[in-house]
Amino acid sequence: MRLTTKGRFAVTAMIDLALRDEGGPVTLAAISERQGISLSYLEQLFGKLRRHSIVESVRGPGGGYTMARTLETVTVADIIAAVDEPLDATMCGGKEDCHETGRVGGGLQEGTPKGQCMTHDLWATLNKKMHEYLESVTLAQLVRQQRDRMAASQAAQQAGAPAVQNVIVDHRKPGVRGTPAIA
Amino acid sequence: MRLTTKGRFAVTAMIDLALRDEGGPVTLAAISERQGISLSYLEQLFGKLRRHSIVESVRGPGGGYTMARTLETVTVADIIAAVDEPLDATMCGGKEDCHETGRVGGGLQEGTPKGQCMTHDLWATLNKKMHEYLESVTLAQLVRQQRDRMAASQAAQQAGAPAVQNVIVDHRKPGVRGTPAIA
DNA sequence: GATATACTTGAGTCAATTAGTCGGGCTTGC
DNA sequence: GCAAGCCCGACTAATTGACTCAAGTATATC
Repeated sequence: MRLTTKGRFAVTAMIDLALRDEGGPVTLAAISERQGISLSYLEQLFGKLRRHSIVESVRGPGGGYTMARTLETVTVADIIAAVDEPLDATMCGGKEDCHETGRVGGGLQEGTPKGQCMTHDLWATLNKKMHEYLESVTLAQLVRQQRDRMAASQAAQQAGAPAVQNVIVDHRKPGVRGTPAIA
Repeated sequence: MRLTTKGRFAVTAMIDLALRDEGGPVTLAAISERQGISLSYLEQLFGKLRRHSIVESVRGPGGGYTMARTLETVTVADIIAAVDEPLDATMCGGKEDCHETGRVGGGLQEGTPKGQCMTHDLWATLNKKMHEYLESVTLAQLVRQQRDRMAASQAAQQAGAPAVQNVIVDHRKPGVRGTPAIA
């Protein structure tokens, strides 16, 4: 299981979509604006999500994306698997001869327990545990959680704090080229 | 928590060291040969392990590395933390808008939401779970496991199995032995 | 004290991967 | 038939991970 910002972007975007799915198709342009993710990048992400039947697209004016399944049946693991393609993180490719392949400068020496990677089980188990957790979290849970949060901060605002709308998170690290990260 | 091959190499090398620690200092050159890891790279790794008090070095002829603590007190998490430096995997790095509210408890939806980073808790919890698992596995367990494996393959050879080089694959896959199940 | 062994350090190289961008197509509602 | 919006594949700049090199320093033994 690979964990990159790509997967995180995808989860964030999916929460955004799920939050407003009821009002018909949601455009990528809108998600892009709200979440501060570039439109081109979102297209790339949602192309994969669509091919994995997590979302559906509606073309033409008034189009956009909608959920392809109920929120309860979409897990974080599904989303990450969809955008991050290759899924194994055991690092020794599921085979036992982890060390030999690709090693420069000759393989292993004789007289040693070779033929299997001493740490294989360790990584395999870790991988399984990570997967189990991500599979246990559904989009429905994240949406509910986010709704709670929004309600709470709204309450705080009414208590006197100035409104902050359109909160945009900048996932990018400083020093990247291209358009500066929003406001 | 970062997971790279560097961490994997380090764990592998540590198991190798632990397996022969009793016979005095083990040289990096020997580990390098047995495990097929370049000497220079091992030097880099063990420099960090030493600075984190996981191993001790003995200089001069007959020198090498020894364990600085007992096998029971060294966890996989320790080793990985030593070589892969800090960096948490929540990905919404400390600096960004993602206002982390001194998270330790880890429970979802804590008070005072900042409306930012909708996925922070998700990654923070995942991170915690990974850490918990890696912390639950000690070097002692891995060594025991490896000794079992070696004994088993030796027995297989003596039992008249046509000595197929040293390519002995572990058929039984009973998960990781000796690892306490974490919640 | 010369010498060989082995640890120590830090800077440097190189290739793979990531995180995007660009630009042109296709579909469909109005 | 135009424009909103999805669709798709090629392209690329940075970053990072993996690994090397070279020049040390410390110490045991003869």
